[in-house]
Amino acid sequence: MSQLKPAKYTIIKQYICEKIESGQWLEHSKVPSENELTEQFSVSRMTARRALQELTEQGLLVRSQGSGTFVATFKSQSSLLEIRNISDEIQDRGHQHHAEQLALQTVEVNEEMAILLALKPGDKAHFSSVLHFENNAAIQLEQRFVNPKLVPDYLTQDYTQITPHEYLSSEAPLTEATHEVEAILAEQDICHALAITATTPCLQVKRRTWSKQGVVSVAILTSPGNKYRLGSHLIF
Amino acid sequence: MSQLKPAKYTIIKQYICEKIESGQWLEHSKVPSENELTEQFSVSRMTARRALQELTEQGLLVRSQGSGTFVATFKSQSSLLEIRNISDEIQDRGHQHHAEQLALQTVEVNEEMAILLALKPGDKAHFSSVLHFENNAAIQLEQRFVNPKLVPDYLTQDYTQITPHEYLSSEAPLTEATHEVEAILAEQDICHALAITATTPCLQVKRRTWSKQGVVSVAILTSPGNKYRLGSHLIF
DNA sequence: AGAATAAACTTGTATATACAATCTCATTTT
DNA sequence: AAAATGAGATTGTATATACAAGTTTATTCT
Repeated sequence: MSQLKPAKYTIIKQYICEKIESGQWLEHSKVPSENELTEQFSVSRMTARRALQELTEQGLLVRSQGSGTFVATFKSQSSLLEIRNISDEIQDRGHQHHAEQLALQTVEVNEEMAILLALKPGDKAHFSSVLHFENNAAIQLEQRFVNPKLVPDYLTQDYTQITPHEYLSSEAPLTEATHEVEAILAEQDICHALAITATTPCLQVKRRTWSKQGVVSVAILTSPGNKYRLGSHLIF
Repeated sequence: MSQLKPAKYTIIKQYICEKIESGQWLEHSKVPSENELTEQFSVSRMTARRALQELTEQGLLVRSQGSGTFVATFKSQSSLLEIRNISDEIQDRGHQHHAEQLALQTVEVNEEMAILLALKPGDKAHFSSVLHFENNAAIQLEQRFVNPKLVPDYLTQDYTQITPHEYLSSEAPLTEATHEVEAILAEQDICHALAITATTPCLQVKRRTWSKQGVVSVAILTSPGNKYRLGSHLIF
């Protein structure tokens, strides 16, 4: 049935995908708003919204409340990561063996801590797209790193070479720890980060490699008592 | 704001997650329907639906039209894959090197074809969770492999050891090719498969390792003209 | 008893509406 | 000129409703 009479929101999704794939809608360009799609396809706003919403969840689009919906970069759409070698600082911490251990162990956080792990071109890692949390502490991070304030940055600015990873330990509350991470990102002219769609214990991570060099960074803001299974996501 | 006054659907999601994590709602058990949650939380059906929907997309729940919503298995919730060696038949096709090539190339399908790739314990592979399609031909498969008919099977039966992968080539229409895949699954007592949430060119794959041995199988039903980038998803 | 039918339940799609929250941009005030 | 205000646009959340599609269960008929 769905083949003979596809759902309306599917038609809208296909329309948008064709526009993007054909190159008519370039990266970072604004796509029609919910109201515009509503008129264009003669559907309700909720139907148009569903199309945009699902494409956003799939990484093709980026939405920002108040601003609009934009075409994501191809990097963020692709799941093929071309990272080959571990960053220097990780290697310094005990060569590849230590890095493997770091990646495969379950990280149990007992104090409020901000972890920023950035991989630069040449790093060898593979990211799975699911993060497991024992609560939803990462929501804070998502709101910070996919902050609307950042949208005009990664939509307009050029991307810079990322620096080696950083480990931050802070006693400050979540917000301050987040600011600390953001400060380092700003200090290093890093205007991209992972968007962590976080709502429940089982979280999905949307990769956002807003970088021309294929740089990927993972930023996780933790809180006491949380457990993170980084091991299932970072495979060196 | 969302911290001080969380969204209603978030509250419902947290409620369900707590039930599952605390063990009160076991695997395969039925969760409250949309109408029941509507009454219980005094919200509209769409709000309750959104909670169930998002948890389903995150892999915690499985929904079946007409039947209900069920708790997914822990295996399907976990992203930690314990697969170590490539299956025999893949190795026969040219050892690891060929397997790498098979995994990393872009598969362009020119005829209707059903591909069933099953990996058994000891196989070494890592699955990314995003599949790229050039249209939404895989929707058919999703509906077949997450067919309600299969729900009572993987909810009740024991899981069997999976066999090596199979490649099927068929001129039959989509439905017949699907039946062909299903027949082989049944013949080998395979009652688990990947659930492919397929709607648009950029698809997300929910892993459903309904197997005690950590077996993972990937089943893709293709149609002429489609292109699949398996390479970004299977890394040996 | 078995088969066909019908009713009830559950999820899927779609519309219409309302208000909140956020951002943009023009206007006004200082 | 700079800051504050306000209107408009856009996305986020929520409700109410309707019908479609698939499943389950009970009922009725043979």
